Amino acid sequence: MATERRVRVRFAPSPTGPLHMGGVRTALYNYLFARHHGGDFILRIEDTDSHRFVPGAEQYIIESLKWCGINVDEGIEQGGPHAPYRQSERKEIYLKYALQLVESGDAYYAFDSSESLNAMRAEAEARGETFSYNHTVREKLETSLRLSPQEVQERIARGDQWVIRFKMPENKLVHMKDLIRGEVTVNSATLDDKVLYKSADNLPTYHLANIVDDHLMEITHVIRGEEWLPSLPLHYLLYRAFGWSDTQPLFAHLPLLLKPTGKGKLSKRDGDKMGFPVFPLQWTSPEGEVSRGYREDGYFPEAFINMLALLGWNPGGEQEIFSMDELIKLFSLERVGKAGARFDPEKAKWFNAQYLRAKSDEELGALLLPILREHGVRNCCIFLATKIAGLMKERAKFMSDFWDLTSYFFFAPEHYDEKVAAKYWKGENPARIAELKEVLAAVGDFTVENTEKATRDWIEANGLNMGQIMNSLRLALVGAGKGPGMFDVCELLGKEETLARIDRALERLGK
RNA sequence: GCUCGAUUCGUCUAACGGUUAGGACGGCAGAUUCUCAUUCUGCAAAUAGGGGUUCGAUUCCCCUAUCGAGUACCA
Repeated sequence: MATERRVRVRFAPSPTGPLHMGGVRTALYNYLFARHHGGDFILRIEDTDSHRFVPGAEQYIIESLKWCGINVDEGIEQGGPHAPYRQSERKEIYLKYALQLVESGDAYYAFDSSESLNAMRAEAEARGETFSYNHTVREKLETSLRLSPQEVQERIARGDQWVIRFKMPENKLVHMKDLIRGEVTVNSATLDDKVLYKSADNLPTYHLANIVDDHLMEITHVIRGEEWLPSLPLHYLLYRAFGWSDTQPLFAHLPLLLKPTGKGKLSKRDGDKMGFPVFPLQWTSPEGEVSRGYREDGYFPEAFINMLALLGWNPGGEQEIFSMDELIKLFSLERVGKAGARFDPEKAKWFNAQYLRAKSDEELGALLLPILREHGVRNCCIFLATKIAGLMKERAKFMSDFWDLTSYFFFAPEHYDEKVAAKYWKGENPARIAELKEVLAAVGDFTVENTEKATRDWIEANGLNMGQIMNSLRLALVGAGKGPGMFDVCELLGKEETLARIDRALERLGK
């Protein structure tokens, strides 16, 4: 196998629906591997199943990769030396190769109807067996192995439906190498004669299209999900049958992403059931069903990618936050795990919080401003939004958390938390707050420093309880027992508003 | 059922024959603060089981168990 070739990998999804996070991770690992080795990342659309084609899925895949920052070098949008990159547009390529295998005796025509195949399956099942289209049955069925060449030609000319099947060796050990799992050996006796080409729609199946295109596109490394491992022997045998073994790509099968709780791999339905997104972007099915996306849920793409990268791979140290450039520098297939990785939505949120607080106040302010506008805040400038974002960013995991966290800066409380009121709006407190109002009214420049000094001096001079006073004030200004330091709140509200809110609280809660 | 793969705290993982088995998420407790959150400190928490190999196994081999995938004219 040639190892000196320029590294070329491909992400080859089927447009049968939105890409889910497992698919994004596969794309990411391919991308990181390509960039790490200075190679090419190719996006190839494998739309050879005309029945499962879903409109919009292809565009969704492209947009998802863009949002994630996974840049395609060759693909349906960017073109490239091996265009087209959509298999349905490469139709005419595949038959030639299928016929080449019939010619060489590695494949054959089969004329079975789907009804008769289903019948055979049902029959086997009734006997408690699994039907396998293999060497024990192929000679008995209507195939070119039994029919004369003339008969085969006649049937084809007559318009009978046919397929081309791979002629699996009866009993042969296939030794394979996986970059993640090591050596794997399978006896071909346990394999069946897979369909390579179907005349019904003049399209190849995955197995043929995949091998032919990987060869033609000079792919050097195939990095794909573990669900493909069982068909690896078939793929090895196909390369051998074509005589391409010496340029055959190296394979790496990635462990699967498992659902957070319960059994099995993460599936597209789990998100809505378990309350987290499984898709990078929101997806609306042709039937109008909407599934949530990480983007719409408020995740930063860098956080999403960081989280995904560490689900099944890690560089060894104790660092957990990595930029795309760092991931590229560090990535290697040797450090990809072998066991399935259970996805933990809580940790995903934590990653987002890390990225949120790492952003500058200015950046967050710019993101916050439109959110405030959406909630009807008209009198906020970028300067104020930046200040608020800086003050509150340690408390938010998502940008969408900010409104709940900051709304009281813009609207005076409509109601006051009863529990807090019971605890702090009692006894002398209201009267003290009325006094404090006068103290604050006397403060000139309403800065944190000034209001704090004035308040503390007054509390001290009168021997008051700091906790009682500050919490009463908090209730009056915020309406609840939460939020940043009270002097920060005062400064942000400004003198006028602060005093007005105290009056308002005295009025509503009683003096 | 058969084939292949996998198995370290609840979860993601580190330790590629010698560590008190480390970190992170989550959980719990405490400290700090005018509240909440943050932050800080601490605690609980794992090598699936059984055989080997070895002076020594999380690490290598075998068996069992469990989990996962595949078993389509789907990818």
